[in-house]
Formats: sequence, C-alpha cells, structure tokens
Amino acid sequence: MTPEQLSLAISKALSELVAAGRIPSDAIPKEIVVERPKNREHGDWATNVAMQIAPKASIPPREIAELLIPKLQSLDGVTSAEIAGPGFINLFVSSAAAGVLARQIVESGSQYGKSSAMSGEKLNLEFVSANPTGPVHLGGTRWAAVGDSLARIFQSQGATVTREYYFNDHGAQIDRFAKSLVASAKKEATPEDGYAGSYISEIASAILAKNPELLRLDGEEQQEAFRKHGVEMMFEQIKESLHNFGVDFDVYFHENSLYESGSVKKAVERLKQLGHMFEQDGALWFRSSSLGDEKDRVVIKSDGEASYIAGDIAYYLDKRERGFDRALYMLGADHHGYIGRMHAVCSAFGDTPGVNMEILIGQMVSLVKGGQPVRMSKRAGNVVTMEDLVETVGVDAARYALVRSSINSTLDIDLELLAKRTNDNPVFYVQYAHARTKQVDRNAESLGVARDEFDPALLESEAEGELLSKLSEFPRILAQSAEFREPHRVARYLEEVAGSYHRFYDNCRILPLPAKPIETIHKTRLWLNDAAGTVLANGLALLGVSAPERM
RNA sequence: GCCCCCAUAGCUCAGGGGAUAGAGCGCCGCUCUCCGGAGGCGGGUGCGCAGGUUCGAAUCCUGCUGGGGGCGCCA
Repeated sequence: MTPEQLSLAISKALSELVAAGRIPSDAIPKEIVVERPKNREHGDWATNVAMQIAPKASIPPREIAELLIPKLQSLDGVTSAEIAGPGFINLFVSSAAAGVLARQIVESGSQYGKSSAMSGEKLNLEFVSANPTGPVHLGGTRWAAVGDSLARIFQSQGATVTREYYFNDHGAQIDRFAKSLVASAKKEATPEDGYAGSYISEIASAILAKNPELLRLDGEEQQEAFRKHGVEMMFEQIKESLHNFGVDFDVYFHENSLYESGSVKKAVERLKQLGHMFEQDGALWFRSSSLGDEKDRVVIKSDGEASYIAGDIAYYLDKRERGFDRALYMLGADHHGYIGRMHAVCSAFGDTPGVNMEILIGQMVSLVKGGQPVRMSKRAGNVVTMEDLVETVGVDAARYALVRSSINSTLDIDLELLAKRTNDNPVFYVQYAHARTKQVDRNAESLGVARDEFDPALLESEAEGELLSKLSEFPRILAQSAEFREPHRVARYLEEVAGSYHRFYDNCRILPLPAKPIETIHKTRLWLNDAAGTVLANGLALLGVSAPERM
C-alpha cells in the first residue's frame, strides 16, 4: 500500500459518494493528499480530505469522514481507518500490504521513482552561461550543479531536455578581455577596467608560445587576434572544468553566431513588423513598457552597435524556432532585473511568459573565510573557481553542498572549513548508507542468503515500516522536485532515507548470526536492504553524485 | 525611491495550509560477545515584530525592522 494507491482508493470512494448524492461533486479537491503522520499513533497514513471537502459541501468534516471510513476499511491491506481530531482520517495498513513495495522497488531498479508526467515536453534549460573572460567561479558552479541536477530530474519525469550554455563572446567585455591579454603579452600594466587574474598571463603566454608572430602586430589587428585565441582557449578550459564537474552541455551557443548568421538583424526586423519598435535620439528602441517591463529598452544604440538585449531577443527566437515548448533560464540574483524585459520579449513574439519562457533566479554564493565575508572580483583576480572548489572538496561533496539548499537562499562557502572538515558534509552520511547496503549484499552472498523467498508480512517492526514508508515517497518527491524546480528536495529526502535505513540496520538484523539457520525473515529483509540501496542510488544519480559500493 | 531574495536550534539549513516544527554539524552521556561505530539511542519551549485570512499559519496577505542583491544607449 503506497500513498498513491491509497489516494486513488479514496478518490474512488469519493466518486461513489458523489454518485450517491451524498457530496456535491464540486467539493472534491483535485489532489487527494495522503501523508505519513509525524506521530505513529496517527496511523501509517493520514488524509485531510474530509476537512477540505467540509466547507464546500457545508457538511461537518467528521461527518464526511464517517461516510468514507467504511469504504476505506473494506480495502485490501487496510486494517483500520479512524477519525481523529478535527476530521483527519488515519489509516492503518497491514505489514504485508506495506512490505510488498520492497520487492517492487528492487524489481524496478533504476526505473523506480521515474514517471511520464512530463513526457512529450521539450525543454531548453540554459544555465551557467558564464562569460568567457575567465574561469567559472563559485556562482556559476552553483548553477552548474543545480541546473544539471534539475535537467536529470526533468528527464526522470519523461521530459526531453537540452542543456544549453550561452557563450557571451561578443561585445565590450570581450574587448576588455582581449586588451588585458595584449597588455599581459607586452608585459604592460593591466588596463583600467581590464581583467587581472593570474589566468590572464597564463593564457597570454600560451597564445604567444603558439603564435609568437602576434607580438609584431599592433592595434586592432593584434587585439582581434588575441581575442580570437583567448576566447577559444577560455572556452575549452570552461568546457573541461564543467566536464570534470560532471556537467556536459548539449549545446554551447555562441552569442557571436547570432550576429554572424544575421539572426539578430532578422529578429529585430520581426519585432519592427510586429510594431514593437520605435526610433528616438538616433537609437532603435523596443517598446517593452507596453508589455509589462518597467521601461523601454535600447536595442540598436545610436552608434549603430547592437546592445546586449539584441542578442537575447535573437537567442529566444532561435530557441523557439528550434522547437522548444519551454525555454528555462537560470540566472543569478544580480540579473533579476532582466525578468521584465525578457518576459516582454516573450510576449512580443506572441508567446506566454511563465509558460514558453520561465526564468529561475538563484541567489548568490559568497565566500567566507574564518567567518568573515570575502569580496570576490573577477577583475581583481581573487575569485574562487569551480576547479578550486573541486580540488578542495572533490566533485561529490562540492555538487552535494551546492545542490542541497534552496536556490532562494544565499549560500556561504568556507573553503578552509570544507577542506579540513569534510565530514561536515552530509553527502558522506548518504553515501555511507548506500555503501552499507552494498556491504550487506556482499555478506549475504558469502553467507549464501538468496532472494528466493519474500514474505512481506514479516516486515512488521517499526523501523521496517518507517523505512518502507520513506521509500514509498520517492516518486512523489521527484514529481514535486520537478514541479517546483527544486533539486534540493531530492538531497533532503535522501538524508531522511539514509537515516531510516541506518535505524533499520541497527534494529533489524538482516543476515543470520554465525552458525544460525537462514530464515525467510533474513531473505525478506535483504529485499528491503536492496530497496533502500536502489532508492539511494537512484536519488544520488539525479544529483550527479556517485553512489560508492565501498567507502 | 522602486524591484527581487532572505530572517526557523549555538552554526549551516529543511519544512509550498494540518495533529507534539525537523536534519546535519558542534557539545555531554550511553551503545548489547552479532551484518562496517563514517552508524544508533538519549539530552532543546527555536519560527524577527505587528496585524489579517482560515476550523487550522513557520507556510498565504499587508505593514514594519534587519540583512543580501538589482535598478545603464555596460555585458
């Protein structure tokens, strides 16, 4: 008996009551919530439907519960159903009915938890998109972890997901980057507004080593040459860091290509035709204020150059033309002011903001040292990069730490702390639980405990019931995680599974004691052990964190 | 001035209307001849303040206080 099965049964019972004229049909909530009560005395599962229906049906909640109880009590596997408090219905399920899940999970394997709720949806998820003027820093690393995990979760729900990285290789900042490289190559001081990190001189030297003749060029020609080589090297470096972090994008989209292909021009023309553009002060403006933005935006500056939003306009159009139902953008909090204009772009093309375009804002990551905040600046060159983080704590711990908090919260990273006290990271708690299930498997094999018997009724202790109910929540956790775009729910859930498993392990002897006979209970518990291992492995995979066999 | 996010245990954070608000870390104690002790068990009156909606609010709404970020013909 899983909560899904119970809520289906309740739903059926309610329709019968509607058909019998006992409850008006419009009083039935669209979702029947069946939850695990915090207090064991409140049953294995509980529902609040009676209280939800009561006000709409003008019937006291306990009366509605009275109508439902006989129907629920007659269900196979339900041992009793009780009214409690203001109108909760508490359900008690037989251990046999609850225990069959252990076997089902193991048989489903890596499929357990998956759903087809989002099948048919074609999503474009753009994240990181860090500028190629330096290595990916902590903020970008957070989006890499969260975005990739989100993509995996969407996929687990049946969606088709394209991971995309928008590479801003066009415009003034790239010019500053190029100038900084030239200055470094010539052993001159970093220009004002230039980039000063040590990676600048590394790249400059690397470019020179390959192309010594560049020093003989000058002016724009030289800057252009350094720009081209520098961006290329930065691009490769970023790609490699991401790959080492376990994140591979399906599409690396170059902003510059929108200009070279004429897409920007085309998109601007389109907006003109649609009547969303006007000229003023020698510039071409997008009348975004009439589409909900706080003010109008310049698209083509009075000097004839395109402004940044021109690329964004063309890029959005490109995504839609590539057939994506929904374009998701993950942006840092410092870009939240873009939502208005981006939604206006979406509307201008006749699409619906929030449906065809969805912008997720994540709060900043800040660096802390000994409890004191440290300001990071790419131009000043004191950034902590993705590579630094991975080197300090490893991919698993880094990804887990970045993905276990809501993106609505700012995150403090203390490298010193992470470096010397890696056990602080709950990832080990979860991974250890998984390794433990595997250790039990190895022991089972050497003891000759097979999986040829399974009697779910034997899984009757509290620890077993707790673990089973926790495991049964996995599909719902994934669905919610996808719906709210919140991968951290998976991490938090896994910590609970690990806790339940450890308690089960301590309270219930899985394998027989030395020289004792192998009984059905041992074999049955081995199924439950494996079910826990399956859920932990499936969950960790969605976070991009390894599930080790041994630690 | 306007916009976004945040405020929950000593610390880092979960909790998207339900019953007695949780986890990890840190601290103190306990852990049986037996599957890995990276585990388990026990030890706590913590939802910033004030209103409102509701049978019921940490959760939804309004105001306030405090903190972070943002408001370019930069990208």
